[in-house]
Amino acid sequence: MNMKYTITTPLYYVNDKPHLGSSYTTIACDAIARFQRLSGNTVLFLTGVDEHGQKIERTAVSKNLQPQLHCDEITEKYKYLWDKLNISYDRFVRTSSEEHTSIVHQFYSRVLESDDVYMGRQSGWYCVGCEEYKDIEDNDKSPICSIHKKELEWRDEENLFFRLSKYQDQIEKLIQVDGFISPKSRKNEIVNFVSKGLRDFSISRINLKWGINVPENKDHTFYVWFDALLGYVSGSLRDQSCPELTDDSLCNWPANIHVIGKDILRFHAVYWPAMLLSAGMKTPASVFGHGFLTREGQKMGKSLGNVLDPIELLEYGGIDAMRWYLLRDIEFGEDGDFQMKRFVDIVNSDLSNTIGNLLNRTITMSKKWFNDKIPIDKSLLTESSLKLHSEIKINEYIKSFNDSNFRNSANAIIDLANKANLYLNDRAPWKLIKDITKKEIVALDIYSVLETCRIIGLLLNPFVPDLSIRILNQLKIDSSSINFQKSLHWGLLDPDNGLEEPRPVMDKIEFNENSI
RNA sequence: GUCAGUGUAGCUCAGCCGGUUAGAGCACAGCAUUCAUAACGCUGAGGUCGAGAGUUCAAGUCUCUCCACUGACACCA
Repeated sequence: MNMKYTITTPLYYVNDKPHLGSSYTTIACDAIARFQRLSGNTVLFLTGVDEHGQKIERTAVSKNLQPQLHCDEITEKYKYLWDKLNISYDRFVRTSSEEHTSIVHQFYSRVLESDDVYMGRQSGWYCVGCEEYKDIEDNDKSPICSIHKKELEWRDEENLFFRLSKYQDQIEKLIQVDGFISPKSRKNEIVNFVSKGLRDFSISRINLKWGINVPENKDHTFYVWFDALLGYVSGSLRDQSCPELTDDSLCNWPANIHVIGKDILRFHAVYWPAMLLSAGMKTPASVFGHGFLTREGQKMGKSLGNVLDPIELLEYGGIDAMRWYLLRDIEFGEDGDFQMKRFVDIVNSDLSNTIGNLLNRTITMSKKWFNDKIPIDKSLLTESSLKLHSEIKINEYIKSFNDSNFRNSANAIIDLANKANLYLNDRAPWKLIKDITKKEIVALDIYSVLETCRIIGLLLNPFVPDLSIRILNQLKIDSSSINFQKSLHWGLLDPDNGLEEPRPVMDKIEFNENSI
């Protein structure tokens, strides 16, 4: 069952500090990576930054910095945030690194060998913000980029082109493969796009210093996309100090899933596989384009001044709250709306009231009546109705997680916790315990609920690793080597193991209209 | 403009091939109450299922029109 599993975030563009959207993507990837590790797979979780391009060059100039220094600065902010969010990435790729440059050159030479590069001419209106040419109506003399609201620049330059058109048939076949593009709603868009016929695209720019030079074409540097996508390759090097692109120099190749924002789906689902085919490399197994976040119904943007800074959110609600809310309440794949009131409500209800309180009340009872040993007859364990419920919910959880359906997966945990709360209310051990002859029954009930708590603690791990550990710690369970196949069985909690003093594992967040 | 998707209680969403009084969770109100983090539990209030028309014995569920939002329509990290 031990399989390799590779997951990537996009390589974030270091034009500006990380925002909530990139945090969201990265948290989602982290949850998947953790889930896969717990499932016993060897995971390579890759993230990083894309550092080249004219936009960055200009941003650096405006800050009076060398591009490299600007990139260093922003990169640190990413690393700092991922650290704060407890992101368990294995590799952090920087496209300004030497090994990446080397990989790009080697990859390029493979593409050249396949005869997939030619010199062409490209002219048109160019948006530096987008780093791309725009289709503009002929009579427009001073067109403006609809995205950036800035004037476009007229360019007429020689570019190297990649023969994307050559891969029309192969790409059509690939994107038809069930599960290659997720969610399904986005697959049609890509299929549609490809069916209209693929055009070659440019892979180099001239007059751009801040980029990787194209061998034997001194004036050219690689277009950011060609450069950035290859970050997935350089991040997969078995030995990063030895950037050789050979058949076995990569580990865990290709990616099982590239998780990206819906805006860059095409690059990953079409251009990227074609590039790999050209270089004679394996294509990724799937690409997942998730949706975007709005805030209180409005698009987040500098002009509106409503950008939600992930650091501020983190300081306000804490890491568990932030991770839980984003994964639990926003349909992965669809656009979602961040609402502060709901953020507070969901987190308090799920994590503090339902789960936290369940653990707290049960441990209190256990310690009060049984001290550190719960006297149960293990042969009676199988009769607990909670055993059945937990098995059902574990299955739901795993199935949903495999479909990247975090919401349903999280709901399965909450359902189980609700069942346990109901079980307690139903059995009312605080009444039974008054009758000394019922003590064994009470012991079994308490044990069953504690065991359910253990399972909840485990299931929570990919979502909210910190909280998960706090729960397991109270149950005195070693959380360092959890394995779902081994740990998710009923009855593994040692009744003689003892319990820590009950202490709320999740404090409530106070809602405050103007908190952030 | 063309194509696609979405529009169900205050919020987030379920509602399969059309069929009795439209569901869940959260939020809200009342009751009850300590084993527990004013938590858990019980009860309740809340919707002309975007609008209009049509097909049908019967439509949230099918058809058409319209409205709103979202996305794609080639180089938007």
